[in-house]
Amino acid sequence: MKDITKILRAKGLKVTPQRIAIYAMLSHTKEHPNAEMIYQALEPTNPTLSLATVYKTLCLFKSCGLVQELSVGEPSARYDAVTQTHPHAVCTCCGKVADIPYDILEQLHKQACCYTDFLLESEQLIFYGKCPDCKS
Amino acid sequence: MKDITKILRAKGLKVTPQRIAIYAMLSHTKEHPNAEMIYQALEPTNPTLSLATVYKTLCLFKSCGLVQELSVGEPSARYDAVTQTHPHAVCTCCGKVADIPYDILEQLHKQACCYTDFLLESEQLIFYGKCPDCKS
DNA sequence: TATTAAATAACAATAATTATTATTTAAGGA
DNA sequence: TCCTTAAATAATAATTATTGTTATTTAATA
Repeated sequence: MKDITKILRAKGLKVTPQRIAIYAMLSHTKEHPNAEMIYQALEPTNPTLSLATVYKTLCLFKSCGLVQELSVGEPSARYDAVTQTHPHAVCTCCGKVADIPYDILEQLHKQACCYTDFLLESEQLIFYGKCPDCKS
Repeated sequence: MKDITKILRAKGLKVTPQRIAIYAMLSHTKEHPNAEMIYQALEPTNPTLSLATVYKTLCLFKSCGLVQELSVGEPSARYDAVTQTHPHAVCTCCGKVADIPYDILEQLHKQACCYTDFLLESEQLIFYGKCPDCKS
């Protein structure tokens, strides 16, 4: 769990109760929630919070390297306070998203099944970077 | 390239000019187009085609195993007529999506760079399947 | 404490996708 | 070949996720 106060201040950004609440929520869950789920979780204790602020804050956190955004094939993006990239297992029935340790990649599929106890049927691996036209 | 006529008829589905055109377009490109791009490409030669039909056809093709859907972090889904799952490289500048052979997974990152000539910075590996609660 | 630029809440707008429905059409049988 | 009929389509409305706008509030510093 990173020191959000230090990181925000270092970039000249304000430390607000909303930002603290959103980061705290994300860093205490393994649910990989989307913006709506974060909003629903925080609304009871932060009754003035608005969903647009959740979206804007997540966008900001992403650009600060405080969270990573996951596209798992659902309409809405999921968020994870663990920013080191690592594999995920997505349940095609209930949408649950589970973490898998990064170092498992070498033996891949079988180990991923063991680790998550999922019945894994397919996978999608996406590399992100700059294409030959854009890298120069 | 699969025999779409045979596959559709086997499921009691109709073989329509729209379906043929969409599948032909997808199986002749390596662009991994989204619904809008498919529509734009076909509209000149199929002036009555509607975007909603493209969406419905892609959904149908997905459920028939004729195409795979890719979430690469963009707002819209991309489609690929190659249905065997395989890694992709996404350019973070222009959005280009390149294929990577499946068997590369063992040596992963470095080989992916060699193969695509991309400057790869991160990756996302997602396994799809049934979680412990759903698999029984 | 006062100042000020940044952040927020509220809400409007947009983009991607899905739903609805009247019309058209593919496919099989007369 | 023509009929019939269920399925597919086009047109368009509706929905959902997300982003933009703006007046108000607030964190941070002087």
